[in-house]
Amino acid sequence: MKDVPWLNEGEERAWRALQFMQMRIEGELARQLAADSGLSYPDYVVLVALTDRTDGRMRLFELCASLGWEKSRLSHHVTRMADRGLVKKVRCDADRRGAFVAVTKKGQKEIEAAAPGHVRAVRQLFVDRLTPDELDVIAIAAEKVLAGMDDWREP
Amino acid sequence: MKDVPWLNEGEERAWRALQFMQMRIEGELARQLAADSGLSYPDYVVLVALTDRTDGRMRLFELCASLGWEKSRLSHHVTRMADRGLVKKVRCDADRRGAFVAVTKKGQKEIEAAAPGHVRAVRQLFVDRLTPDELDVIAIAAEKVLAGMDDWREP
DNA sequence: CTAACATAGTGGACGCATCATCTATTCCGC
DNA sequence: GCGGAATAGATGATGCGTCCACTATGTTAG
Repeated sequence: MKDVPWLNEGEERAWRALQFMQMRIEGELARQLAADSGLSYPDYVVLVALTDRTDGRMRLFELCASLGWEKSRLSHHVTRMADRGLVKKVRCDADRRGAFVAVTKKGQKEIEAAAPGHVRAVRQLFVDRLTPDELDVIAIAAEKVLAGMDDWREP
Repeated sequence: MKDVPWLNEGEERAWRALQFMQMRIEGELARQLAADSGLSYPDYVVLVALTDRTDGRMRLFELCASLGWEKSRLSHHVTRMADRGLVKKVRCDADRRGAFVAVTKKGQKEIEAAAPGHVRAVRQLFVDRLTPDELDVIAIAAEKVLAGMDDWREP
């Protein structure tokens, strides 16, 4: 654990600014969603993933992988969403351990109502403030970081 | 709320990748801190801010501003940290509504113990995976986004 | 076949974050 | 001064997220 070079000025600046930006953006998006719809940001993300499928349903573990969530988190969250009627759980006959999450009509309606406002916020807060080149660099950088992350934890 | 242009391919790619990266990084950092020290990531951030001051203390509202936290969050968090002996609250004589948060010896020790591992993780996960140019673009972009954010909420 | 192991999902406990509300103090216009 | 507005902070309720332990089903090696 010795010889850890501290962040230099440019590194610190990028790291801090990014952290700060992320915190602020997530906060605003959450607030916007809460104000303009009955959905939280996690609700939104789950519903988007489900409605991307033609049948509007997914196995829990599949959804976990696609969102990058832990299974426990998803289980808890889906339970809460099911209590509010946004999704329902459907047992899986092929694998009797498993279950599907499926959007309900209500969930469908809510996501359709919430999406434009959310996209608008994402544009106004983030996308429209940056140039295509900047977005490109960011995409590449983020993908690089993500790719390097699987082989982490005890290098 | 009409005419919201959806994100195009490049925009979506950048936005998604960034969101995903942020989620993964924060998760890893939190895990690393929890495993190698007794601090959570929020604990760490608070202690860093305090130990940056020569006197190791700050007014709560000042700390709020510097971290970008809401006052309620900070109040709750400081209470928990004080319960664990990492900081203590000191009443402010100049403004009798107010209070200082001050690092304790224990807090000092814990942050010093935790910092190298944390910086190392930040390097390995993020900083060292990117070029200086990429870090620069990211810093500029994030600062631009942040600057545009104060004048938001009902454009 | 069966014992060991892996996988899918659940559930409780606990710390964290937000919202709304509340108290105490200070600031400011008149 | 004084009364109303702004500010500093605390607090309770609630939803969220992680860790850990657990059940149930499926998979595989011997």
